[in-house]
Amino acid sequence: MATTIRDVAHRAGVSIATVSRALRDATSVTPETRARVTQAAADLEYVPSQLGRQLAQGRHAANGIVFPDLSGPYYAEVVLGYESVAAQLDRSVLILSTHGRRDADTLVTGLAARCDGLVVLGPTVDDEVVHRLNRRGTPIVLVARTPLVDVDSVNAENNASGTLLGEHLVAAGARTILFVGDPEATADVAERFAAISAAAERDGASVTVEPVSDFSEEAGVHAARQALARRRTTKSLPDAFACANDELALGLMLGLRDAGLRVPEDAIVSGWDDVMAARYAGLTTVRQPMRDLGVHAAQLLDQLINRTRETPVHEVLPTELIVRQSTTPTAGGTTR
Amino acid sequence: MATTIRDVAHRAGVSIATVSRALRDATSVTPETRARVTQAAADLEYVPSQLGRQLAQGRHAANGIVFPDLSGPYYAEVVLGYESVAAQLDRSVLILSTHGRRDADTLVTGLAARCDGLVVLGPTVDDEVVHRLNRRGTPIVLVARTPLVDVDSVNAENNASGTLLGEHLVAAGARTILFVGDPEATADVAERFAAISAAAERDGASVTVEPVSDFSEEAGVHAARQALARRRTTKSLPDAFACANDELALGLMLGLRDAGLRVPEDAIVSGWDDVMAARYAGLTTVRQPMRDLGVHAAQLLDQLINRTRETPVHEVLPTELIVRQSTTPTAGGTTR
DNA sequence: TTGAAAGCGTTACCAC
DNA sequence: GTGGTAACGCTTTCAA
Repeated sequence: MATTIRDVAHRAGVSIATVSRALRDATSVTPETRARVTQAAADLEYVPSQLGRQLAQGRHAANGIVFPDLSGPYYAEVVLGYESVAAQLDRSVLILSTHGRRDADTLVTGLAARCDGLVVLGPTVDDEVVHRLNRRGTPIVLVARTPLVDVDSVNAENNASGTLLGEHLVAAGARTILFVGDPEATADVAERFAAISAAAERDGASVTVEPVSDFSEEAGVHAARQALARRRTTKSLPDAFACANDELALGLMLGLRDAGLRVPEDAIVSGWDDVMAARYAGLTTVRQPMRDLGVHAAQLLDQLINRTRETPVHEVLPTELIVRQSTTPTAGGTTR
Repeated sequence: MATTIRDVAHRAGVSIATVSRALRDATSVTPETRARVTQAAADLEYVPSQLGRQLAQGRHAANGIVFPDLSGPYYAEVVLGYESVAAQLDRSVLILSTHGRRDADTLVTGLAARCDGLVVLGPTVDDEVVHRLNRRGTPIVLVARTPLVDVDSVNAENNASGTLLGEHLVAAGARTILFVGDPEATADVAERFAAISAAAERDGASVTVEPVSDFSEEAGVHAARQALARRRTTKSLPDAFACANDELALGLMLGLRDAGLRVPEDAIVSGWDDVMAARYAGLTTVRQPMRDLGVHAAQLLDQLINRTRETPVHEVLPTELIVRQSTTPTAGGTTR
């Protein structure tokens, strides 16, 4: 703490320049002097000041990552993948959760000033902020977020799996499908909705929308109640619920069951994400490579920081339809 | 980026000292000069270099947090609570996942050099490292980890809930209980085991241990298989499984069901943590205030950093027994 | 109120 | 190979 490079230099009887070199394995130092320096450093328990080092090198050796929340399993996984790569590249990771705060823009700008580049995850800050930072030269990678032409991005595939899911729902007997989630909320949801409904309608089903924008379990429970309430007037209930994400779907199933309805006998339900709970709830869903999203983002960001690449890249990682009991009336009781 | 305090000073026609003051100190600057400086800064899109600032102030304005992993929902929640407080205190958060790496010590030491203080979460680094950092003056708070006398700590209560759980298991019909998890793995598990088994034995049940040390779903599945295999020789199966955490319990339930056994009819199962999936699996468990652990840790750490407090504090936050179907043979099918 | 200048702890360039 | 010494960008005395 209190011991600086000067103390070490003094004790080893050399200059601070030599200490600096000796300690960082710069080739140009005699074995003997290096030994003396190393010894002195050890004696004094010297730990180089990262602040001094960073200022001199003009780099933070740290990456930032901005996400809405860590509550769901979704973003946590992405962050984890991101961190693992960053650590390998010997860079620290600064996190910032915007969690609905309104001053997210300021916070992100602040974060940008503390790292060499950052990843922006999901619906956190306005495109405008991203553009401003990008224009200023801050390396940025967007993840799970509507791509911008001149900014790197990594997203999960929605179209193919959405189509598969739409077909699967109809094959499972769906005639009237309610899509739970607001397609206008994010581009991801918009794509999912478009793919699911196109496929389902092509196969003869009808699709309506419940534009829920809060993607939580509670919102799912609420959506179930609303559908049930409507049944009293309409005299009919959708026979399939395609939810924008798993938490919504899980809440919805809870709501249906509380009302005495059985899934999948009375209505089938699907989610999106394949969170851990989906497996135990037997929920049909689409698995996203969450960890890989983080890994790829970290790698792209590193190229940006090191100026290894100039032209923007837009990656789309594959997803996978996972069929479970919530859409398979005939299946046995085993969870997979 | 390229624009420094000097550029602003030049454009505003003042000295860098004045710029520095005008941009933060409300006092000691004429309204007019401040206006000029602010204007110049805005024109140039000046953003102060945090590196320069930090070096001059001798502080990082950042906190670190070390955790084993973010996969489970457990640590993610803690991190989130921690981040929320840190952000309020205007401090960045640096994360480090040790994830089984063997060079964790080095990484943590490196992290410590990049922040003003850190939180160490769970089984990540040796006590020796913690002691060394602490001795060097680095503010440290331990979370979900065996407390050390002279280091702050925040933990969740194990004793009271463990006792309640032990009593509950016996009341639910348990005679032969298998504790799944290695009590020697962490102090938390040791305490849980001690409390559960003491209460259960007091009420007339017998308790044995399956010392699993990997607390994952897979390990749970494996534990179930082992118990079933033993049944062939022993001709008997425990009638209750008390698991060290939820993931173990969830995997175990999966394993039992795959073998055609019913929970809770053929065997009752309990976990610990109350992760999201526990609710959907109907798992009886103990809820921990995960987010609060992070919140309290951040607050304690702040006191340490600001030298508001000298003597170490050891907090223990309350937990709650959550009873669900996995231990209630009579209950209906509703998940709560 | 404002400016000059001395740090803060490194790294890196340039002589020797 | 090693030492002296400018940066790096800011904050903070100390004078004026």
